[in-house]
Amino acid sequence: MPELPEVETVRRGLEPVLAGARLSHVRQNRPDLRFPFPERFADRLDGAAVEAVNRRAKYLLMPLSIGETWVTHLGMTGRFTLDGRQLGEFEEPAPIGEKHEHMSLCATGPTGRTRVGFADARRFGFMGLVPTDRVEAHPWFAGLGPEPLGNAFSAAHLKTAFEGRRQNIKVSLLDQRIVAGLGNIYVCEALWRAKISPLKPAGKVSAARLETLTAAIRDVLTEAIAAGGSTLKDFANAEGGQGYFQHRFDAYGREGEACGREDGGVIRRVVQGGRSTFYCPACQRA
DNA sequence: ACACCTACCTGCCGGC
DNA sequence: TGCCGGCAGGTAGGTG
Repeated sequence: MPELPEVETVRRGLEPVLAGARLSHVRQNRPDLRFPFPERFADRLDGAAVEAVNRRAKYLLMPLSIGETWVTHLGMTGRFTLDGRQLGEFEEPAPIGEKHEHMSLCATGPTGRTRVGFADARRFGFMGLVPTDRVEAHPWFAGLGPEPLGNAFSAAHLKTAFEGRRQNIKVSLLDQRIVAGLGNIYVCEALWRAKISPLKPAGKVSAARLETLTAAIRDVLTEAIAAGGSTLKDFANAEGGQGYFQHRFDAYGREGEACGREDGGVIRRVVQGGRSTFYCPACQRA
């Protein structure tokens, strides 16, 4: 799944085609993704104009001319296609008309007419229609922590959020109520950069380390966005954009490899909260 | 409230 | 070659 950098990459791909476009020929191919589609979803989208393509955490938000905002979460395998070309490819590109395309539509806007598809093999993604003036109050958004690239995110914020917290810092950083948009890859990468042990209780990380961590999070996300996100399952002959940040992982997915700091450490994989954590026991000791 | 566990779903990969 | 277990970028809902 796409984490914040991948969702942002998708947002930037959709924006030129969808912002200002009118939707038509909306087709919904099954009743649900992770959750049921909204009532009369296709009918409500049909004829609406998209006013903007925004992102909050890992959600895409498209306010529409009908006073509702079309919300999409990509889950683990969700992806949009434009004229069959994939946007923010996280896996090998699938043929046009693939079996996992669950909705599609036609967008007519400044750049002409484009076919937009949404595919999601695992169906952990979901879509909603939320009144635009009440998006912030919706359960999906009400509890979210600050954007890690925004002004509200700071070492002081983490200090407060981690106060008295005995849970390890790795799992804590995945908690979207504390900071919104990080996922398994970028948490591992940020902790490696900050030389913080993922096993350390969140409440016991020093203020100085939280300062380093805050910068590491901003840096890794910024660099990943600039690289177009990460594409995990590599492929040779891509059409359309592919992320390149996966080539710059220092920890994620590198179990058994030498740590890039050349301190003799070897990247280890452990399981925390049911998910893999990659880290260097030699340099991530703080 | 917090910490922890499980479920949701399909595809791919490595081992036997 | 085929089957089987393990693993995958996320979130929600339940439990003590």
